[in-house]
Amino acid sequence: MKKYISTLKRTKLFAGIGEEEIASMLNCLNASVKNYSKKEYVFRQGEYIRDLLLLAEGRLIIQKVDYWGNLSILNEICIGEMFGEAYAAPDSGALLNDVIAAEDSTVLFFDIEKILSLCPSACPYHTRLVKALFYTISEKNRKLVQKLGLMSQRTTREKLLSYLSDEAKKQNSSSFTISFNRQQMADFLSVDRSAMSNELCKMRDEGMLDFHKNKFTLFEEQKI
Amino acid sequence: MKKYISTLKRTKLFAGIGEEEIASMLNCLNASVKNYSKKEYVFRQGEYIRDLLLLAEGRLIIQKVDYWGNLSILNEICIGEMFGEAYAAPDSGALLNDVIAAEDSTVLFFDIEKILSLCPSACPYHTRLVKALFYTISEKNRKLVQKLGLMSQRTTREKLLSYLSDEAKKQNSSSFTISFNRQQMADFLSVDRSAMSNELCKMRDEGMLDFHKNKFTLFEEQKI
DNA sequence: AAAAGTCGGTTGTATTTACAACGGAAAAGA
DNA sequence: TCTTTTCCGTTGTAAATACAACCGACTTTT
Repeated sequence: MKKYISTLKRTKLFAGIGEEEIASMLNCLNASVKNYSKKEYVFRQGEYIRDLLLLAEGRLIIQKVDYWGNLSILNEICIGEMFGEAYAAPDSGALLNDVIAAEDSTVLFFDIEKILSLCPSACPYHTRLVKALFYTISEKNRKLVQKLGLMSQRTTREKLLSYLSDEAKKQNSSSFTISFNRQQMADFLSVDRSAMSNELCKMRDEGMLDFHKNKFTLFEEQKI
Repeated sequence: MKKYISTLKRTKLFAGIGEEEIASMLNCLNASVKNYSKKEYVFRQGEYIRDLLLLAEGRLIIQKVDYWGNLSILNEICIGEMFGEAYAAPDSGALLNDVIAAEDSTVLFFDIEKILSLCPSACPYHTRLVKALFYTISEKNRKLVQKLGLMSQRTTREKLLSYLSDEAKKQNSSSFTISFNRQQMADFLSVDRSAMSNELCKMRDEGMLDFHKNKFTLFEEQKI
């Protein structure tokens, strides 16, 4: 367990907490460890999760298999990332997805009840942990909401307008750079790359925007 | 402030807590109240939220206006619902959407720092509140993830397969009823109703499933 | 410097979807 | 019972998208 403390120090959950404090918290929080071989199931759909989980080593894949056997990859979990927190509530139903080790992996299990219950005398860093937990979930939430806003747009053009508007707001300028290349952008918006490229050029030809590589500039719409 | 205690009692956040305790907690949590007239902005995009908000009276609309002025309704907030929690983290950016009062409304503001900081001696129900907060966000998170899983499917058929599979898993049976009518289902999946209806019938004709009104039955795929 | 690989724009076609409109069945209301 | 409304399946057409393939510019590798 101690060998993972340096990894924990670099996670969002334990950021800014010293190694000795982490060691005492691990104790206080009833943490346990489990190892998984490559391709082994960490959780299967239908199971229940009652812990907060943290990936200490390896890489995990979250995948969904529908009733007819079609598989789709939903997410990838990398070292230091927390997961399962959304299912830790007592009334959350069974897991709808599978979690599989993409490489040999190590998962830390934390008792969510212990984290949320307060032990002010024993752990001075407990409050900090609770806040970090809250902020981490909040951030996930914001990203989900933003992406959902994009995905509910039906056409490629609407998705682009929405995404570019969001970026302009975030960077507080009608001129901004994005971190995606075209393929990543298309994946993020769940559209075809060439169709997206096509649509971007159309919008440029219509005078709505301009771009060079990853730098975009939005123009006021020209009313006729 | 006291007049809202009976409303608070019925919210998820304060469920199971007595009126006297709620009164003392309101004090301890630095709660404040603000009234909004119909059509008034509660928050505008670009502003920062640093509180946890709870709608005590009225109804709110969350809407998005893109750079070119196109408006879309993202969500509706009803009495007793919490909102803004995802933006309460210190490093969360500016709000990307507008929040507008659809009717004359009353909003309660809670200091998120006070909620997450521990005062075990003063408020015995504090732990309960922290847990309720966590579970509420978790639930939102689960719903967002599920919906995002649906929305990332590209075709109407894929969305239907995904949605129906999820329902079968949730209800733990290949035969189940759904609460949506066709129009609501189409709205939920962000597809055209008639196109969806069409696709459902095709799938039925192909022997993948059967349905009568809101009762669906999924069949094993027939391999040719 | 040549070769290989990456990235982004373009094009054509087959497929899929949106949209509008219609009609029948069932439910709700008078 | 008759009328009105709602719900849902169907159809045809126009529009949008996916997909595959190609090309040129640029980068990286050897």
